[in-house]
This record gives sequence, C-alpha cells and structure tokens, in this order.
Amino acid sequence: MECHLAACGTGISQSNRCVGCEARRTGICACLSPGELLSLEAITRAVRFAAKETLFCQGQPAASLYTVTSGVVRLYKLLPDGRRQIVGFALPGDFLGLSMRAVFGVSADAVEAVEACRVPLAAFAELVDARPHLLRRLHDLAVQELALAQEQMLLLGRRTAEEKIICFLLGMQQRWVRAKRFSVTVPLPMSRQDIADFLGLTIETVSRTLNRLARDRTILIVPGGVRLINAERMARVAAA
Amino acid sequence: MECHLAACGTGISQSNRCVGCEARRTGICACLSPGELLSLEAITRAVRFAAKETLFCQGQPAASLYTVTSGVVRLYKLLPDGRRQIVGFALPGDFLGLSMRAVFGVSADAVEAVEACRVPLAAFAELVDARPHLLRRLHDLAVQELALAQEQMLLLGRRTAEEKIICFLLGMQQRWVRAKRFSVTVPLPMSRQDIADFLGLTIETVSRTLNRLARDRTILIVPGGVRLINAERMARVAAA
DNA sequence: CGAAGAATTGAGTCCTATCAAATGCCGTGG
DNA sequence: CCACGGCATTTGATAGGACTCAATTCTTCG
Repeated sequence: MECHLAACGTGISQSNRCVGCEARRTGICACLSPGELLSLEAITRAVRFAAKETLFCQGQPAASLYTVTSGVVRLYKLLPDGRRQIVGFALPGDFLGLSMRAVFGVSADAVEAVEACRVPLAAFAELVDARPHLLRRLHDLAVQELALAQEQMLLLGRRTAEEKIICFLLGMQQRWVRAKRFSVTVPLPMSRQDIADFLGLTIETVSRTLNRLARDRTILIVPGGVRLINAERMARVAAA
Repeated sequence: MECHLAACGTGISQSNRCVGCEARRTGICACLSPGELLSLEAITRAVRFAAKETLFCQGQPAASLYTVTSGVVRLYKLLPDGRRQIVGFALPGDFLGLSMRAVFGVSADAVEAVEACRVPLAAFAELVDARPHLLRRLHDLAVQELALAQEQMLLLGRRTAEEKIICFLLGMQQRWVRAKRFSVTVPLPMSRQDIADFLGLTIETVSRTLNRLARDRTILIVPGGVRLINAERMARVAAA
C-alpha cells in the first residue's frame, strides 16, 4: 500500500503500477491492452482519503474521476433538511464518474481509509475519444449501475425491513467475492447509519433486525462485519 | 396515426417517416444526420400495442429495441409473490433497451395504446459499431436514466407519501413539457395502482393523498390527469 | 483509564398498510 | 336510451411495522 502510493510520483515505477493493481480485473482497466494501460497510467495519479473525507460533492464541477483501489466509498444524495439516501457503495475496482458529465450527480465520501486513482476528466475524455472500445466499456458499466439501481428501487419500494437487510447482506457478499477473496465473513466497514440510509430505514431498525437475525442464528455479528450462517434461508427470503 | 403505421410496409413513404416523427427531437434519433436517419429507418418497423399489452419481459432475450412514438409504457420488476415496483414510465421519445444487453432487465407493457419503432438488436448493434457518436448518445441516455433512478431512490427511501406524490406530479409535468406541449394539465394515463407501484405506496394512500391535495386546492383532479393549481407550494415541498 | 462516538435496547406513537364497503365510471347490450 | 356488469377509485375503520424519543451499553482510541 505504501509503495503503491509512493510510486505515483516517480517516473520509473509508474510503468508497472497499474499492472499489479487490485482493480485491474474490474472497472475501466479490465478492457485495456497493456499499451493502453500505460496511456491511462500516464494521466493517473494515486490519491488517498481518510475516513469521512469527501471525494466530491453533488453539483460540483466534475474535474476528476476515480477508480477505487482500496477501501469503501459511499455515494449519496441529500435533502435540504438533512435526510440522506445512500445510492451505492463503491468497492475496490469500482469506477466513480462514469457519467462523464460536467457536474457530479451525487456526493461521495470515504467510509474508511480509501486509496484511489484520480484521472482528470479532460484527459480521460481525450483517451475515450481515441478509443471507442473504452466508451463501450464505460457504457457497459453505466448499464450495470442502472440495473443495480433498479434492483435497489424494488428493494426500497416493496421490501420489508428484514428483506432489505438480508438482500443487502447477500448483495455485499457477492460484491466482495467478486472484488476480492471474501466469503465466510462479509465485511461491513460502513456504520449502521450508513446501512440505514442505504436501505431507507432508521438506525434502530437496522440494529434490531440485524440482532434478531443473529438471535435466529441466521447470521453471526462479528467485529467489522457479519458471517452468514444460514445463507440458504437468506436466499429464500431474498428470492421471495 | 393510421398512415404512420401504414407507411412501415411501403418502400416509398419509408423515406420520410422518421423526419416528421414526434420522437425526432429526443431519443436516439436526435443525434443522427439525415443520412443516418435513413439508415436507422431502413431497419426500423412501426408497431402498435394495445393497452396492457406486453412489449417484453424481464429475463427474455432482447431481440428488439423500441422507441416510443406515442402513448406511455410502464417498466417494472416483479417479486415472485406478486409485489411490483415500477421503475419508470416511458413517454413518447423515450428509448427502451439502451442497455444493448442480451436479456431485458425489466418488463415493459403498454399503459394505454402505444405506438413504437421496433429495431432488431443485431441490426442496431451494427449501426452503433459503425457510428461511435451513436454509442456516445446511447451512453448519455443511460447516464440520464441512472440519474433519474438515483433521484427515485431518494424519493423511495426518504420521502413521505405526500412528498412522493408531489414529486411525481412535478416530474411528470416536466417530462410532458419536454416531450410535447403540455403544461396546464398533466396527463396521467396510468392507473392509481401504477402510481402506487411507482412510488412504493398503496393504491389507497395514493388516492387519499391526491384527494387531500385537491381539497387543499393544490391540484385539480380532472379526467385523465391533474391540473397543478399551486405549483409554487408543490415546488417548495419537493425541494424540502 | 476515561471520554466520545457507535450501537443496542426499551417504550410509546404515528404513518401507512390492510381490510372492507361504497361509489363512480364506462362500455355493452337489451 | 337506459339498465347492467365489471372495473377503477374513493372512503372508512382498524391494525401494524417502522419511526421517534430516550436511556443504556459497548467500542474505540487518545
């Protein structure tokens, strides 16, 4: 991690920074040839955010785009009176700003310590213009995001608190498996409040539901996450 | 309308079918040159659906894509037990299937009588491959969809019943204004049940809230829609 | 060790759902 | 033309799930 960041300033180790990157398999990078990877690397800069630090705000000019390389980012919208809806969590490998729009549509801040690759929008736009298949990839990612959002709309509008929690846990498990090598334990770096704001619940309901599931021996609550004990029952509820 | 449909089978009037189309200003077509419009027209076929008729189903292979030219289509997801979440309404000019994916992620059926342009996915994919700026347009539309979905997530997760209804009415007004020339009256061709399933409410709550707003003289309920009397107050609630 | 924040737990309330019934709206057909 | 039937909508009464407020308890970390 340290060397990863140190590399960003040096010309020599630049050349293999991306190659060994965790996010290489996913995100934008997955569609790039080794040569193109170097082109991207050239305009990229590794940055780090502390927990709760803001990456960007809704309405702000989108000067830079990011690929998360470690840690978790929450994406959210706010109402003037303070009500918050988290529209997604970005895990390592996820790309932020695929809209390529002038301003950000959501706000983003670090749930925990986060490392990311920052790309100036202008430079990235040039790269995309030169490489149509990069645009294709961008579109695929946007469509994937949209499908996720629609699934979340179903969850927010039509599911009960217990179903919401269960779907959330199963969804996080899947995403962690895809991003890294987790399976027995599902990491939940975000707070209960974050989970509540993602699922359209209150912190108390999240806590109660989670602990009820633990009492039922459906899950086991461990520091920093949960272990899925009765994943079968959970899958049944989620499918319902 | 009749002649519009009749034209689809003939070679002669083909050549100006799209030019006079209502959807010309929006959707995919807006980014095409006259020549490209002809290319699209060549692979397009006008089709008509009766109210409640299905355009396509979630999970089905996406053989064709559609541009709605008249009428309203509802896009939705179902839970096995029958609960339904409408993820969006497609108005004239809206493009269905911008994912360019092998299978549909949602189901779609006609709210009222609908006319649409059907394009075989394969032929459309070819056209897109040949015209990068079409892909760009596709991506822009997808991003726009995503922004709408995120706004809807905020609504579903964090807004009260009254706010949901008000935001819905204002949103529909805006979209109708953009699509056609409505302003005083907002057309609501969909049923109360559709509105409920879009806003994550029950039909009774929709009816009660709508009628309360009418009693308050905030809106006026007219056959087939509503008239916004106190749009200012509505905007204030929506902003809140 | 102690303070501050996060999470849990409890009690009571409220908004929205549920259940049930009445009313209104249309198209159909006598 | 109007009675009829079916469906959509409205309205009323009641219940319940999630919220709110409030008080502990648990973590974390300086």
